[in-house]
Amino acid sequence: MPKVSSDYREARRRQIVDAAVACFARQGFHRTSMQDIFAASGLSAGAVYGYFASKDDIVAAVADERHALEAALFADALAASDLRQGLHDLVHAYFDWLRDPAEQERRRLAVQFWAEALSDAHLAQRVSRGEPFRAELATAIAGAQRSGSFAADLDPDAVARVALAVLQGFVLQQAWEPGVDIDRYVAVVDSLIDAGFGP
Amino acid sequence: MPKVSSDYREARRRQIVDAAVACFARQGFHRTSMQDIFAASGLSAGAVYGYFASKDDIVAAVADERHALEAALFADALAASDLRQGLHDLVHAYFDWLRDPAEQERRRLAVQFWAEALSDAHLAQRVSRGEPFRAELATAIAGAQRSGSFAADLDPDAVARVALAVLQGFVLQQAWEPGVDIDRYVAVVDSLIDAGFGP
Amino acid sequence: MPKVSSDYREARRRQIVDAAVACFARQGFHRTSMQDIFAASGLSAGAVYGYFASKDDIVAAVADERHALEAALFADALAASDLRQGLHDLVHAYFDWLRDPAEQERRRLAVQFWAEALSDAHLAQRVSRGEPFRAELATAIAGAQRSGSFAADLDPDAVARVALAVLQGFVLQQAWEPGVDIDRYVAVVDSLIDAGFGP
Amino acid sequence: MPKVSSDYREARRRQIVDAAVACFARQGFHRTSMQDIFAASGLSAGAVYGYFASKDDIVAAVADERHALEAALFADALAASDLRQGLHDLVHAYFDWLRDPAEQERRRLAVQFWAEALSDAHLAQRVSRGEPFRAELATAIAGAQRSGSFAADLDPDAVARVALAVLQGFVLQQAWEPGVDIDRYVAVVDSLIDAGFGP
DNA sequence: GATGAATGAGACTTCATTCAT
DNA sequence: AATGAATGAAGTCTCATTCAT
Repeated sequence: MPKVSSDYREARRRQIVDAAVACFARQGFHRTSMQDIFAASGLSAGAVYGYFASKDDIVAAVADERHALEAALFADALAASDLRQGLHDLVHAYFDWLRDPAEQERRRLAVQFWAEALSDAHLAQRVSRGEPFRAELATAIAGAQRSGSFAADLDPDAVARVALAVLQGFVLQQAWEPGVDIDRYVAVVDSLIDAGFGP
Repeated sequence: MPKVSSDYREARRRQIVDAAVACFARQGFHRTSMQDIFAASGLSAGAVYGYFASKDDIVAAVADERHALEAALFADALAASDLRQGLHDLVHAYFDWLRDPAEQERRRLAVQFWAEALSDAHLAQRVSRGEPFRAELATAIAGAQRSGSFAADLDPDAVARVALAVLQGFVLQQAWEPGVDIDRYVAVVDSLIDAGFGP
Repeated sequence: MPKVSSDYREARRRQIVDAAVACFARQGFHRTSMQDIFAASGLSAGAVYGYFASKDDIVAAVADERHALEAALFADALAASDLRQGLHDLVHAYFDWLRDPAEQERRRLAVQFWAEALSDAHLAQRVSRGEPFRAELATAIAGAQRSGSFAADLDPDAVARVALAVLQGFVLQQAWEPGVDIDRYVAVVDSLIDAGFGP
Repeated sequence: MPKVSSDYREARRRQIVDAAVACFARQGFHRTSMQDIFAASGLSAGAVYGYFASKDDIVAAVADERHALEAALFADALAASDLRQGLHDLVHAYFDWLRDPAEQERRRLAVQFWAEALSDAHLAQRVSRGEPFRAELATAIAGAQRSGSFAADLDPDAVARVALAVLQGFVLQQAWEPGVDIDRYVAVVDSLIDAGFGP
């Protein structure tokens, strides 16, 4: 019978994860020492290790959280009956999300995870690289092609990849230049979607 | 008058940079120790430090090399009189380049530099983030809009950003999945260019 | 007047000491953490520290218990009027004790205490190293020599040391090889005793 | 091509092993920190780790050295044609060895290894527990029994175990009491050997 | 009395860099 | 110029012990 509630433990985990996210976003996780996390979280070494087994475990927790968030966003994005409208909606939801400064900070982390996933197989599995979205989108595109509403000569998976690239590339550019204009970018993306569906 | 020829020194630098690139691509540069580079290059610690002042200095040299290569590719890509054709040519040149396994290895590095540039201001200046290309392309697009050959309602800089994103996103996806089909992706990109220029 | 009965406290101490003995026997006491003892005893950190002031205090309690047990065995072993018979009886009692698996486990601990006593002066005083037995035996041997029943040319203390060594060496060997044959060893020891007393 | 000779490296290893032996003998190896070894050896952390991969590796090297020394002593001890004389010679050689204060210090270590071998399977294989000696002695005893020169009713292996115990027990007692009289102990052991072989 | 989360000193180890040879 | 042994600061993690609840 624990002395503290499950809520209490959860709050402490949050405290640690949030501290880690802040440190990682600022300095990158390789440059972030456990001492940095202790200081940022206001907890002692022992306390932090009571919640996470290792630094890698914290990184994994942060990655899992991101993964879950992205998965949630994409989850029913394509459930819309009308693909064209669904895509427009998804794009707007996605880029609206990117207006939040807190989310921008977390995106800096996402970029680091992308890189880290290249040399850490264990992390690679926990990093959101858009696969589910790409797969769903490709299926939806293929459907649209069969129904004649989408250009038939393009490979659905390749189209999905380009769509994903448009999102990923923007995340990257925004991470480098936080002030980049979102609206104008979205306008181009919208016109791209329409171009695919024809007049 | 140097004791050893400049060629000799240059060959040694190459040896070190190549070894570093191989290590970085495989393990990421934070996980790559100087010992790893000594072993991979076949040189001693003292020898390596005779050519580079620090690990950061090697990283900078690697980044500079990449930067120069990319700059060269984009340099006259847009010098073509016909923008539409110039873009198609650039895209084909760019993606052909990505068929080379050696280049793919170097691209894994590029992705790491993207991430690193977020927390290392010094490195940020040496990492190719496509700015010159974007600027030139935006200018060219604006010109095309004035001459009526490109959709007038889109922001030229945003269009350039999307174009860049399409390249960056693919580099990312290829780094994760080396087997991704290039031809199908290029076909979509080609059709995108044509969509921008209208029928 | 204590709040809880003395019996209750005693039962808790047992619980802790038993848990510690089990852990120490398995992993050695340096490799046994207090956490291990908490887990093995089923008590909380605070509870254990309510009974023992420190880890060393637990170790001391375990050592004291062993010391008391061995002292009890040897106590009246040599009170017998006939030394030869007394020795045979002692040996049989001692080795019968070593047939008990629980005692064998405790003996693994004894071996650790032997080693630890070399570098921990505080513990050295609480570890049974056979001195009282040796002293008594030497006195008894000297008596037997005066009465002509034991070989006169041997130093009584040295004889006692050899006798002790025969017990200690076996404890060591049994700790390493729990399956070692006790009966055959005892037979040799018996014949050794008889050899000392002559035909 | 190493810059320093193999002798140089060997000397450094010695320096480290000797420092470790001194520390271990004094404080036990669990209480000996790597810092202690750095200080005792006069080398830096990095230097020590250039020769040994870990603390355990140093412990293993120390254990191996002991093992080799003991093996060498016992190696041809029993090669003598006359077992009785061979045993007397071995005993005298063994106990003479124990007169050396440096050897006494190393023996304190041996006792610690005995204990450690109980909970560290990896170390157990590197610790001399007298098996080869015991096996050879048992074989020799069996031979002597067949030729009628040794008491036929005793189990050869048990006799060998008792003989080993007499050595082990003394090592233990001497570790506790460095001043213990060797000559008197040897005299008893000699008479024990003779008792086994009869008049 | 009991709980167990928290503390923080200190353990082991790595690694960028230097410098005598 | 080259070598590679040496340096030592700094990193991650453990664990005996305390104390608010």
